[in-house]
Amino acid sequence: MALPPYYQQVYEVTQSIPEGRVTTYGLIADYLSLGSARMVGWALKQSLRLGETALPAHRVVNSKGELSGRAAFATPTLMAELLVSEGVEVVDNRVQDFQARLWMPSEMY
DNA sequence: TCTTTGACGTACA
DNA sequence: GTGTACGCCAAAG
Repeated sequence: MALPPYYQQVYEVTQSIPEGRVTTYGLIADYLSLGSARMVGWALKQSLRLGETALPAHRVVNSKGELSGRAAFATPTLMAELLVSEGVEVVDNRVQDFQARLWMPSEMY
């Protein structure tokens, strides 16, 4: 069951996000030229549905630094807990110093 | 096939 | 900061 090509690329980028850093759907979408940030969200959600627990999807947030994907995890608080355990400050489902912790796909080399 | 929905983003009032 | 509108593309019904 070959997964759509962009799914795989989204997974690669997501797995390349350093611990304690975060990135956004729009950044990934733009980097992969998907043309739409929604595709990134779809791919990540599908991956969790497929059981790809090795995917650090909790490090992907929206452009405001909000944990909009928390609902897709086992519990609504799991995403925030994972980030906090990695050293990322999270208050009210929002990443503190979001801009400073932002990671860009072009950094992966 | 058409319509609705969705882990989004930008623009504007 | 809040609310509305539109664009974007894929999956589900």
